[in-house]
Amino acid sequence: MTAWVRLAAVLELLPGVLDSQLRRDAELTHYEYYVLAMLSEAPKRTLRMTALAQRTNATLPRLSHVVKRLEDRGIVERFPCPEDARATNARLTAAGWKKIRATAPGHVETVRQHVIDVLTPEQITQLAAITGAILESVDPDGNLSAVYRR
Amino acid sequence: MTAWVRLAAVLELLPGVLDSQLRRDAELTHYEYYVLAMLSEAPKRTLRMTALAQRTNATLPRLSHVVKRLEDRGIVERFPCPEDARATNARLTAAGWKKIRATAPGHVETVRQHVIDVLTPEQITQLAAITGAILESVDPDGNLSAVYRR
DNA sequence: GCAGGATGGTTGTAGCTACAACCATTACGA
DNA sequence: TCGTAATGGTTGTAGCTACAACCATCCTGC
Repeated sequence: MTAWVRLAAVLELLPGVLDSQLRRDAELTHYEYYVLAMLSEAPKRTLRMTALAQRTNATLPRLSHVVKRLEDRGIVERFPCPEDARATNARLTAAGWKKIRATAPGHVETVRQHVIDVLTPEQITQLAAITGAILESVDPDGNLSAVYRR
Repeated sequence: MTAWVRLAAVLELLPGVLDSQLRRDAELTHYEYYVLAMLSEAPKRTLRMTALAQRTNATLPRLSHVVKRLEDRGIVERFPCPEDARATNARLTAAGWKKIRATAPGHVETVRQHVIDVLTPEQITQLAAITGAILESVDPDGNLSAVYRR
C-alpha cells in the first residue's frame, strides 16, 4: 500500500515539476522536450512520425498535434518520406538544434536534483528493474517505447 | 540513464492505463477516483477542500473544478464549514459511496496487475523507499501529500 | 490487376488541467 | 480597533490530450 500510494503521488507530482521548469526556462513541455531530444539523437536529426511516436511513448494523433505546433514555431519541419508516400518525416531545424542544446543542461540538472541525486547507486539499479517490469506489463508487445527495451 | 528513461516512460504510460480502465468501467478519471477514495476513508466521509487537495496531491483550483463536476453528477456534495466561514466541506453522497464500493475492486485489480504483481516483495519495499526519496525532493515541505509521510 | 484490408498520418472536438485573477473571511500587529 | 496580510476557495480561459472519424497509400491473395 505504501509503495503504491507513493508511486501514485510521484505520478501526479513529478510531471508537473518537470513541465514547469521547462516551460519557465524554454517554453517547452516535457513531452515537447522529449520529442526534440529523440530527434536530436537520430541520424540526420530525422525520424518518421511513427518511429518518433514510439520513442516518445505517445499516440500518433498526439504527436501530430505537437509537431504541428513545433513546426509553427520553426523548431522542427515536416516533409514527405521519399520511400513511402504515406509516411511523413520530422526533422529538427537549425533553430531546434540550438534550442535543445541550450535547454538540455537545465533539464538534466532538474532530473538529477529530483531523481538521480536523491537515490543511492543501488536504488538506481533497483529503479531500472522495477520500472522495466512495470513497462513490460503496461506495454507487453513493446508497441511503444522501443527505447527502454534492453 | 536507463532508470530515468524507463521512469519517464512509466510516467507517460501508466496514468493512461489507469484512466482508461476507470473510464471504461465507471466513467471516472483516476484523479476523480482518488478523490472519492480519500473521502470514503475520512470521518463522516467529509473533508475540507484544502485537506482533500493535499491528500490527492492536487492544487485547489483543480480540485474545485473536479468537485463541481462530481457534484453535478450527484456523487459528492459541498456545504460551508460551520467553524470557518471561508472553508467548504466536501462529502460523499450515498450514491458516491455506492459508486466507489462498486468501482474499487476493479481498480485495485488493475493496479495489482500492472504494478504489484509484477514485482517481488523486496522490490515493493525498494519502490516505497525510492518514491519516498523522490517525493521528499519534489515536495520538501510536505505541503502536499500528508498521506505518504510515514 | 483489382478488391479488401492494413498501415501512416491528420483533423475535429470534447474534456481536463494550469495559471492568473478574483472575492470573502480570518488572523495579526501596532 | 482598524489596516494589512494570510488563508480558503471559486471562476475564466488558454492550451494540451484522448478519442473518433477520416483520407491516402501500400500490400496481399486470387
